[in-house]
Amino acid sequence: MSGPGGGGHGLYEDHPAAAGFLPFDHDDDVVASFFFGRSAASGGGAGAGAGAGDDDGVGLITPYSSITDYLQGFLQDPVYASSPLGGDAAVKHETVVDHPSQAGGVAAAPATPNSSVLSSSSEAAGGDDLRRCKKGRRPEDDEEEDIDDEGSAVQSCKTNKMKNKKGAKKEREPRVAFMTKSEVDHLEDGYRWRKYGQKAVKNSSYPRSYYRCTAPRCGVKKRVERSEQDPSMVITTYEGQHTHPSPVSYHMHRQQGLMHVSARGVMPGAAGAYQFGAPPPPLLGFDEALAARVRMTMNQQQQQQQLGFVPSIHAAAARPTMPPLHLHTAQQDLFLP
DNA sequence: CGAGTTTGACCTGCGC
DNA sequence: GCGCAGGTCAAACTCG
Repeated sequence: MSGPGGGGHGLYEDHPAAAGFLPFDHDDDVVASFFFGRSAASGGGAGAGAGAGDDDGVGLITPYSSITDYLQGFLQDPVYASSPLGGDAAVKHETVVDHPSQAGGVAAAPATPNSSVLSSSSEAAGGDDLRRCKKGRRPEDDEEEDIDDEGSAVQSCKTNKMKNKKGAKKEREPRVAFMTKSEVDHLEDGYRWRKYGQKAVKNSSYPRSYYRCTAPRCGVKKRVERSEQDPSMVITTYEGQHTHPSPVSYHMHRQQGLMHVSARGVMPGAAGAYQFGAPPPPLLGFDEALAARVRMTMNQQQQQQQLGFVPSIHAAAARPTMPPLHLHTAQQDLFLP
């Protein structure tokens, strides 16, 4: 969308916090990159550096001791929580997210400083119903629906969207991306997903897969694609927030009487001992050029990593489908080299 | 038989 | 307005 040549702007750079990429661990020797540890300060510059910005923007990992911490940090860090770019910093071009609903409070939506909210596209939260609007419907199929509701369901469907489009920009679910080194594309994260599409993306020889949470009223989606630069890296982007507990973690916790554990949960795929207590963090905003951005950054990160600059997370004994039975601590998450 | 995947068509947003 | 690219739908198919 932001278009190929469109020059990228900032995904991550605009949103320091958003820079978070969490690793899922997977497979035996996972070395998940955990980058974009950009400081709030630098981020403050806000979008300042569109484009070239990322070079300096991508920093070393922040002082979080674990993914969980890292993410939670986003939520708690006043800087992020209070809409980093929102108010004044307002980066004009892209933006990012602040998403009130998570950081601040559920109903805070209105507080959203405007346009800085991510562009948008799909129906927003709870957009389960909207989604029902069938797009690809063949003409014949429309008949029934067309009739009722004095007009046509299909039509109204369209018009609804149109209105949406004209009236106010549709809001997009906050997105969070993770980069993981894995052989398999679809990483187990404790939730059940149904693939609803696959598409070849430009500038990448690998297709992007689209998944949707299978839970009844959960509209969380995720996209999975492989990095063009490093095929061994899988980029997973979550969009939305689960409205239910992770099936896996639920059981795990239950068995251990840990149900009370962290309401906020643990990030999916926290390295090493991964546990999926919480919905994939709908914490951060994420914008379009995601893939490209990720690739770029990844490259840098990898280089740095090779030089020993960036801490990576090793999921030594991680299993794709079996989260650990204990609530790991931050320290347990990280196995610094 | 139900749940999940594949795949081609269709829709939408956006840049030119 | 047109074309491109991303995103979604849903019929057909596969698998357990």
